[in-house]
Amino acid sequence: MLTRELGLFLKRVVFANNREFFRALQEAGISFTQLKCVGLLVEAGGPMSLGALSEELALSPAAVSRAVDGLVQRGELRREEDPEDRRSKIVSLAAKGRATYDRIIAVRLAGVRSFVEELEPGERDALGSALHPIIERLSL
Amino acid sequence: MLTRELGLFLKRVVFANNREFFRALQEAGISFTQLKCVGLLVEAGGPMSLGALSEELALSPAAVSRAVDGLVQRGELRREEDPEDRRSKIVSLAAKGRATYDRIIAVRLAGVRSFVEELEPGERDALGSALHPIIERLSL
DNA sequence: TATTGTTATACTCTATAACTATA
DNA sequence: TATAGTTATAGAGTATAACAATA
Repeated sequence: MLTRELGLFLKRVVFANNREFFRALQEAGISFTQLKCVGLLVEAGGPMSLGALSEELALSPAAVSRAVDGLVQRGELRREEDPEDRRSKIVSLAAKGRATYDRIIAVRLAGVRSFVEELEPGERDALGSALHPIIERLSL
Repeated sequence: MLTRELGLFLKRVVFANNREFFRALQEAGISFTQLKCVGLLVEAGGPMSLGALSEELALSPAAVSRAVDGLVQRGELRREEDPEDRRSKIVSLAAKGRATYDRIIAVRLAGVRSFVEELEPGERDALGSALHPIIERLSL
């Protein structure tokens, strides 16, 4: 029962916003995979090898190599040889990449915010009270 | 504050499950766009023209035409001329399409369910109590 | 020899444009 | 002439395989 209701809720909040989100991606001139590359580096909080990116994204090394290449050319990411293993490339976030990520994620959050604003005050309070301990416990 | 927490929550519940979801799609031999076509027909509760599908999916008529063509060939959907306007094609759900949709959506719901099962009883109750009136009011 | 990443090639999905049939 | 849908063509993104450099 809760599973079903939570499923409906997720669908409503996430997918209502999809069109604007993909338009924002297009305007930024960045692909969905490229956004995920940047996002992964943001969340990791530090550099990652190309192989690690490939693993996390569940994409082929070839695809990630191409995606990263585009981002490096645009100045969103940096790519350097690992001095400890020169086969490996270390990919890291440039300031521009961080800004691009924040800008696109803001579009997603705006969708969530507009949903929250549609809630009635009592609904909002109850949702906040329910989510807060979950977020805390799972360290989200 | 609630917006941010809800955003983290959504991300956690939806994307934790993505890998299995896309594997299920691949095993079903159906593309994401094709799943959305079928899903739209399921939710509409009746047939739609190809143009209406194209509009709802925000995809070109050409892309939807190809996606539907594949689904028709596999027996997931039916496509017939509209007797009232023979330029228009009426696309409707076949039993196989409905079954395919249910099977793939079950994978998504399994992800939601496993999240719900991770919750502690008090968290689960609070979340259910918060979501229920929202679902009711928005008729989700 | 094995591993990391890149390049070559083929495939899928998409949009735009040209086209067919119907209105 | 306009509209609904299909087919032709080109572009983006991906996987597999072949390759280069390093271990």
